[in-house]
Amino acid sequence: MSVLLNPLDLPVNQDKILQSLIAENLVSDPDSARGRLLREAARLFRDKGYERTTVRDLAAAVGIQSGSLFHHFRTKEEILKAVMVETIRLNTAVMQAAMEAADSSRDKLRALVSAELESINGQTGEAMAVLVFEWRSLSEASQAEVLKLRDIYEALWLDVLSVLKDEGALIADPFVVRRMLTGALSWTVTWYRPERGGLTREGLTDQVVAMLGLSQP
Amino acid sequence: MSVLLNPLDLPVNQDKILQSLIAENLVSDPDSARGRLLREAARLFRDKGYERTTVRDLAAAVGIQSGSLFHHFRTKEEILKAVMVETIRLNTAVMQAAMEAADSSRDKLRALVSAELESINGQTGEAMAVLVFEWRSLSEASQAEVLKLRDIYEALWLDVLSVLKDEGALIADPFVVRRMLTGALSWTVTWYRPERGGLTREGLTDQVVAMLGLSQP
DNA sequence: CAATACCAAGCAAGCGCTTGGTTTGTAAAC
DNA sequence: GTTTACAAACCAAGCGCTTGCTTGGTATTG
Repeated sequence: MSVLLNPLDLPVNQDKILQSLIAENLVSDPDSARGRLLREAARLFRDKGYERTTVRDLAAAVGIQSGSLFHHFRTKEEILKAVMVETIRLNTAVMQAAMEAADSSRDKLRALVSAELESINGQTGEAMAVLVFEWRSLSEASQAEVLKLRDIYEALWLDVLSVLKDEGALIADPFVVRRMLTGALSWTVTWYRPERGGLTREGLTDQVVAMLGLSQP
Repeated sequence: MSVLLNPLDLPVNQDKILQSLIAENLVSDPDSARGRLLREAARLFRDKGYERTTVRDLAAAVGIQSGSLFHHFRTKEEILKAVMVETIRLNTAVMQAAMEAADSSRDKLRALVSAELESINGQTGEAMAVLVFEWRSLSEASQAEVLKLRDIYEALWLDVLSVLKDEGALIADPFVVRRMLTGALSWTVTWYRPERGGLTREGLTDQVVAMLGLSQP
């Protein structure tokens, strides 16, 4: 039963979290005009890059004229920022829930790794790729805004890694480990294709956790 | 004596390799007009991104008019390609030498990690960042060309990792490990600042090798 | 006296964004 | 249940500017 509801062994219901964030107006409903535009924007920005994607491309992707975009967003950059902000908000909430559902700090870390792999390679994958590769296309002011949200997200990781360090399970510096993990996990977006069979997301999670020498208690 | 010549414990003389590559016309002399332009281009492309860097920016960086650029390169994209191609050529040669200088496969891997960290965070760091973040700005035809060179580079890694796997020193899949390492090491460019003290490059190499469970024989 | 390196000027195309006006959805007023 | 009112969503057109690149001519170099 629980398996049917959670075929990917996700310890949390992602959809419920999404619904509550929509209700709080923190992320856009994917079925709304704004939500659809942001999804198409994420796809285009990832595929072609922010600069190479024109407002005409964006408008065509949702079937309107380019000028009509500016009734929803004041500038093109605001679209990029919205993609990033909403993605971080959603993934922070999902990871927080995934982490809180785990008991030991070892399991918490595993939940974080698994959730981040899901966010990078699942539904929000396009937006996550944008977050990694189009960071410099944001104005400095917007970068500062988004960075504040990322700090909350990163604090989740550092909390767990620091506890593991205190427990003696982790030898390396938590900051260094987190940064290595950020790179390693982000990079999966360039090569990992779960739909082609082979390595499952859980299998990949296993390899990552094992790589840190945390597989056995 | 050897310490004075190799303050960073590099097992190879990087400058000698560079000189021979220049002699073979495989990379540009950094003191030539072309070499200087490529260095400035790498810096600008990394700082502002390829699309946001105009041919006028590039020309100004070397003190000529924008039109004069096109006596050295036919298109702007050719500049980007040259940055990438020459960087891969240089780093492949450096890594090959570093690897061959090591005896055990364990030491070979350590040499590769150390050399890649050096290439990402040392002299060629700007160009390596361009290689990672501006990949999509290359036309598909150029991507294919550069990819061929990357394959040679990647083969070095996979050879060593496969031997380690056969020796039983590595549990995980060599392909997966290499890809995780690619991400983790590339990402250091966004946070690792050796000049600020703290972690040295060798110290970082230690942490990476330890993370793979290869620190002890 | 070539060949190479460069400059000054500018072209055609594409860019983000604006403008003025029309359609569409919604809900109160009659 | 039709009418009126009004805002939100959209279109068609195009403005002003920047872009990569070209052109025709001039120094510089060996």
